[in-house]
Amino acid sequence: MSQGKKGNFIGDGTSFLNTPTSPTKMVATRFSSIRSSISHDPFDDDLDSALMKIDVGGEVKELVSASSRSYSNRSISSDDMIPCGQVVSKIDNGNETDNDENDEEEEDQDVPPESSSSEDEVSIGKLHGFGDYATYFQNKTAKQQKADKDYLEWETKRRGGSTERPIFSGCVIHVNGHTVPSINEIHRLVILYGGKFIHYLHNKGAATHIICDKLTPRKMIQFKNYKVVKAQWLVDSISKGELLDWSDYRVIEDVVYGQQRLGFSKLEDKIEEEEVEKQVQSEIIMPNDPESDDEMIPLTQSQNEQNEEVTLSQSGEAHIEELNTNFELTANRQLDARNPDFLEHFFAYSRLHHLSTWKAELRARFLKKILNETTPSQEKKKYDVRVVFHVDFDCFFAAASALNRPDLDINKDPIAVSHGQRTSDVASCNYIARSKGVKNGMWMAQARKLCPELIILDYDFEAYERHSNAMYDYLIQSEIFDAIFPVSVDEVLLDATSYCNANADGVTSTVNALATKLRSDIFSKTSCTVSVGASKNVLLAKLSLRRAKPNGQYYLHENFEEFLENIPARNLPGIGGSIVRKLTAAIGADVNHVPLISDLGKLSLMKLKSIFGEKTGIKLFNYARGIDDTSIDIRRKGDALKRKSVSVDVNYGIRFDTVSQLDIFLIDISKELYRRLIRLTMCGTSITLRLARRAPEAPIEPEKFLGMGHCVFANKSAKFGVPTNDWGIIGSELKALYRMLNIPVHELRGISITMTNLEDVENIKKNRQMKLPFALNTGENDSNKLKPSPVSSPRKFEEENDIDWEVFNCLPLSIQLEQREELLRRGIIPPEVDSHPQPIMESTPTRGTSKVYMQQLIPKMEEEGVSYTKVIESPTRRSPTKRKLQSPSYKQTSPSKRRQSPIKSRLQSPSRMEIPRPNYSTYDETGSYDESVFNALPSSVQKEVLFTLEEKAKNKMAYGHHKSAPVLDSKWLSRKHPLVKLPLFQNKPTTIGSMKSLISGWISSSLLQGGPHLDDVNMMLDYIEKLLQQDNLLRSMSIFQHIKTRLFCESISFESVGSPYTENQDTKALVEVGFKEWRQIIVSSIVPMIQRYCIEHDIEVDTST
DNA sequence: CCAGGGACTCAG
DNA sequence: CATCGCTGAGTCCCTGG
Ligand SMILES: Nc1ccn([C@H]2C[C@H](O)[C@@H](COP(=O)(O)OP(=O)(O)OP(=O)(O)O)O2)c(=O)n1
Repeated sequence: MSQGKKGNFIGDGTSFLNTPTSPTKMVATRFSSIRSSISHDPFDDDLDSALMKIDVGGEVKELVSASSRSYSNRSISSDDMIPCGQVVSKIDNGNETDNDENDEEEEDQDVPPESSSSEDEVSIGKLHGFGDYATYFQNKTAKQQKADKDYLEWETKRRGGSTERPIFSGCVIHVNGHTVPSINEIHRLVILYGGKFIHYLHNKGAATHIICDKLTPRKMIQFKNYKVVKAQWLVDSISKGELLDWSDYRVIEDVVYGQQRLGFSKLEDKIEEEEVEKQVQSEIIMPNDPESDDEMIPLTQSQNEQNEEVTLSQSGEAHIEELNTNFELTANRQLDARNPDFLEHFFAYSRLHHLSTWKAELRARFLKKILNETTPSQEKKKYDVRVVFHVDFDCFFAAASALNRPDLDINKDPIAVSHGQRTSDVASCNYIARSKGVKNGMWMAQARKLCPELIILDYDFEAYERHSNAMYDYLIQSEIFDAIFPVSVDEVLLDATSYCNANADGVTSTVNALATKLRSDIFSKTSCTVSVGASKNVLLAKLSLRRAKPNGQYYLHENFEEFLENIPARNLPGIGGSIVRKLTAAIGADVNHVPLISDLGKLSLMKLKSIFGEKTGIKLFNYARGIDDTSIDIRRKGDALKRKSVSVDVNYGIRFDTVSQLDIFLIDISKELYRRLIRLTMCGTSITLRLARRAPEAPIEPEKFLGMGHCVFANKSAKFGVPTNDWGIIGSELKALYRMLNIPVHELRGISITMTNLEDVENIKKNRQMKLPFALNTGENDSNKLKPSPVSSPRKFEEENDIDWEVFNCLPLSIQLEQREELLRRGIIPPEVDSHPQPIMESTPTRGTSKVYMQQLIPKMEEEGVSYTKVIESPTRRSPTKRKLQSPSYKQTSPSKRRQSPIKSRLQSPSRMEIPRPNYSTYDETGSYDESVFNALPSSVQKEVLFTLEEKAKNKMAYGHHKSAPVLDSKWLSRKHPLVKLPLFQNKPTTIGSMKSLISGWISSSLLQGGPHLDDVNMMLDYIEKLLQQDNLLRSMSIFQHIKTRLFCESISFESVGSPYTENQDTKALVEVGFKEWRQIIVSSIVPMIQRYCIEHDIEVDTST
């Protein structure tokens, strides 16, 4: 559970950038080479040779400066363009020392842990987080030991001569796989405490210890002669100050990616269950983790998973079959979403996930910083010239990753960062590669075609984060700027109006000097170059930045029109492919024509508005004239920066064979969403499920390994009625939503879930109403964090006949849900569920589903290639943007595309499922419901309950109290969703017996939920209809009779004294509703259907109820 | 007319 | 072996009250 617990680079020891675990294989060697001080200035004009000599620990090493000249000989004519590579070392040093004290005092919480020992720093110079580490050029393996020695000396000097105990003296340590702490940190610690560190295991026996938190079976064999220990061994040894016995930290077996965790596969391993259990436990409760109490999710989760295991292994032959399948797949490393550890692994490797996470964290951080500011922002003086800076690292990933390879020259070798060779994306490529036509986002196959000698580097997410933090820390502590607005991990907007206007040298020269200084300072802290664009607004600053790149600066303050006219419109912010296409069409140009800003300027405001809409039209009109009033002041943006949604998207590795596999995954992403919501202390009221389905014409397997290929999208959303963040509730809802979308599991290629209508838990607490399920922990402790209550024993509930719902509702939601399931299972809430064996066990008894679906119960049919009568699809078939990569011409550009949708959508059922929340007091019968129980139900169930109540109320109003059999109206009918066509059962080896037992189970469970699910009812009605169409009246009647019989039996059981049904008033009420629902179905749907058939065929049957 | 929400677009 | 195609915001436009 280390995900999201790393990256203490900034702040009061708590994580700032919540970086997902980064895999070791791409982690940089931070300390492989050392330089004791920054003695050169890379921007020195004299560095024409682009080479400089630096003394590295007595050894002369050639380094390439980052002078922009080696990039290209591009010339910029503007007077304001400062030639790249100015000497600014004086500013650099002076400023740094000046700001140090301020920094220490005022921004105390921003001091990274690494630099906490301030006296040490005085003697050696300021440590800016990781900035100084980053200035060490990385070395090759051969130089490793030397570099380590240098580091030790440097560190010793930094600490004023004191050294740590050589605990690891004599130890040669190698790290394998992902560890906590990271490989870099372990490396540093090993060196610091007298050990040796090796990166590669070239010769057998070279290492004395291998540190490894997780071990794949293959590695297990490979390392069997080594002392393989957990990273904790190192941590504990250091904290104890002595070398601890390694065997106490032996890595025996752990849940690893690529290894099945289901009980079945564990039988194969000769490992004692207890041992594993213990290790799992120790992983869950991490006392050293400063945030561990903020997240006891792992505990809940793990327990659930264990539960799942148990239920799985008990659930009969169907699952053994599935287990076998899994096991086989596992044997050759299952890399898709069927793997239980897929999600964690995927996010650890996903660059886009990292980018998004970083961005969100940065936003939150700066927003919080503003909110915490006690001093009200001084009213700013009005200056004539607004000055906005846009700062961006040059080819960020490529530059940062290249630092791990001292043998490469970012200015000479074509470099790209990517995971693979062929269909893998180029995340970032340097300017050499770009000169060959390689672009960010391009596939490797194409990139290599354009540039065969392209050098591919691994990602190093930790390094990116480090450099980013170094930059932001620096910008904050400089206290130059009126506003700092983070755009992304490598990009920032700055307002330097006050500083530049106040300076006596004049605005222009001050801006240029400041830009130079920024570039120099940031380079010295990160060894990565940044470019700076500056102008009077955000738009122009951005365009200037583009002009400045790479490794340059540009201040645009005059001749704006001239500057703008020849820039492609595409370069404007917010103008993407779609708008450009419309624009091209509007100016009547050829498709291949690149529309320029000057082209845009020719269009009237009216015209622009009519093509692009009100806001976009105005924006484009202004952009064409260099006008932009976007604010970058977080203070003024205020609410605009407040989060409006939280989502988890996975459009990679989505491959399922069965619905139960999908259900497990849906629970997994629900848990992920829950974790994110908890971190944000937020709840939401709406959930949206977005599914990507393989497009009909797309091949089963797309070109990209485990990619999504060409897909069609479908969305469906639901409201919870009350805010929640509980993964159980979310998971149940998602399962329900999936079933409504009618997409066969094996066609799925992508899954996204989004929580909206967010509310802060604190706010909810403040003005909470009665019994809101999230109103936990309202204790006096003003804890900011949502701390779930300790798990209480299920036994407590088992022994109570009457459940105290008050107590129940004070439990964390996930526990509530667990308990609820437990109660269900033990027959306390729904005593019947257990006594009736669940029919047809294809569906996994996954937790959280409190609704039994017939669809779920008979999915076998669905998977056997059944045709569909109607399938809900997204009214608008959106072609995913990614398609552009594969077939640029795919996207339809017809501007009328959208206008069609109204008609279409009218023909189709609404894709949003409304769950009405009527005023309870309106209906007296609702008084018998405990709202807290109601609230805890999945909304799909709530919907049913409310609907029944509403109908009842309506009928009551219309016909008075005595009207007993409410009629179905058109509204009810219109609520029907198109359904999957049922397979013809008689062609299958389905017996009427199995059909009956299925129905029995369905009826008994549905009663406890206030009636059957609408979809299931429709399924059944469809089925009966089909039977009748085939003149199979016998079977229709048989089903009808069976339903009647079952309901009769249930009602007897219900009314008998002491029945578990009547144990609880709420259950009783729900069951009553359930009976009425069923009655309604029989009277209004089944009977008329059969009667109609009989009349048509002149048959007489008994349809009395 | 307005609020709410789905679809689409964009950016790094 | 592949490979890690996320995620939040803004805008347009429709719908329902
Ligand atoms: N399709 C993309 C675009 C960007 N990135 C990542 C890698 C980039 O290094 C980083 C920053 O993106 P930029 O657009 O700023 O591009 P670069 O920094 O690579 O180049 P430059 O800013 O010099 O144009 O985001 C990515 O993974 N995939």
